[in-house]
Amino acid sequence: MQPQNNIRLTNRRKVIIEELRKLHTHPTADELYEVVRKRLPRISLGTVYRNLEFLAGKGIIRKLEIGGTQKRFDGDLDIHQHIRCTECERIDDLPAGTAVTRCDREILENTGYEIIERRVEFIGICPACRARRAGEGPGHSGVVDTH
Amino acid sequence: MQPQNNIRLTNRRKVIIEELRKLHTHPTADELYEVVRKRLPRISLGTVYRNLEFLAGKGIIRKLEIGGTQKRFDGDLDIHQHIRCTECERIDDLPAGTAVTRCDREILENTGYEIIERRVEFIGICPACRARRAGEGPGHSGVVDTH
DNA sequence: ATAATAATAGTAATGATTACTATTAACAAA
DNA sequence: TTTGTTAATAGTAATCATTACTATTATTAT
Ligand SMILES: [Mn+2]
Ligand SMILES: [Mn+2]
Ligand SMILES: [Zn+2]
Ligand SMILES: [Zn+2]
Repeated sequence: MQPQNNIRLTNRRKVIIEELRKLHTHPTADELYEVVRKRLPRISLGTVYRNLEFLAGKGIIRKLEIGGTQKRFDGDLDIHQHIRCTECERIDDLPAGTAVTRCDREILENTGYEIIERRVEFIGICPACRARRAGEGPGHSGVVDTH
Repeated sequence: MQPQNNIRLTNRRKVIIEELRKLHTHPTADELYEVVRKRLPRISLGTVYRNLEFLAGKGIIRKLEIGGTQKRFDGDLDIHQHIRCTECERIDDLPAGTAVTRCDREILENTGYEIIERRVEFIGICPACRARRAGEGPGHSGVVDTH
């Protein structure tokens, strides 16, 4: 979060990070916008979107791309899992160290959540793309435009 | 998939199910639309969307609400996990019985995927909603309009 | 065959997100 | 401290996936 490398430490950016870190609710962009607006009444929703995406790309915050129609964001960089209520859509943190298997009872006792479903997703690079990458050879900047 | 209970066995519906089950690519609605269109050139995209949602609600197919901008669908009802390539967005099945932990090497050997990230999501009902549900008492139809 | 109504096609609307552009402001250098 | 460069922003338009609407069609029970 230093200046240099053309990253400017704007007041917008500082407030967005601060308010996201204060919240433990994994807000959507528009939810965080409503909070930030209390300190910066002239900020635009687009600025919140742009900065959340920017900061997630820099690894300063996390973007949760879980199911549902809206993206959610998390100021907590520690590795941890989430639990979502199927009724009200709220997302809570799971206590660290919770095992994936045989943990429904443990989760119920720790959080009060009744487990309905578990979802495990692995994210990686498929054989075809690995081959294509290898063929491209070295000399490969870190910044890639995927569009 | 019987008639009765007001579910009509239309040709649209039959073809959508058949083509989804033939594919192992976890298609989006528009991808399946392009496939189904070869057999039913007059079908509309809305019909594909409506039926995919309808059939998922009936448990006849699965809706994958994983990250990404588009929903994906799966004709395979067996419990299994998925792996998504961060480069080309394709989604493949993981072999059944793969353990969640200590499995990166195993997945690499079985599928050729290089694991970058694992994501575990638990879905359940939070304490507040459980309480609210209990308060509503019995006499509760299965059909609930959440809007 | 007929009546009741579920399903459809075509289109409009919605909602989240992204793109565009003139203006503003951060900051490195003087 | 002032200045020049240009990243960031506000306001708005556009995009994209999905859902809603409605007149018409087609399925099923009788
Ligand atoms: Mn979290
Ligand atoms: Mn599958
Ligand atoms: Zn809840
Ligand atoms: Zn790939």
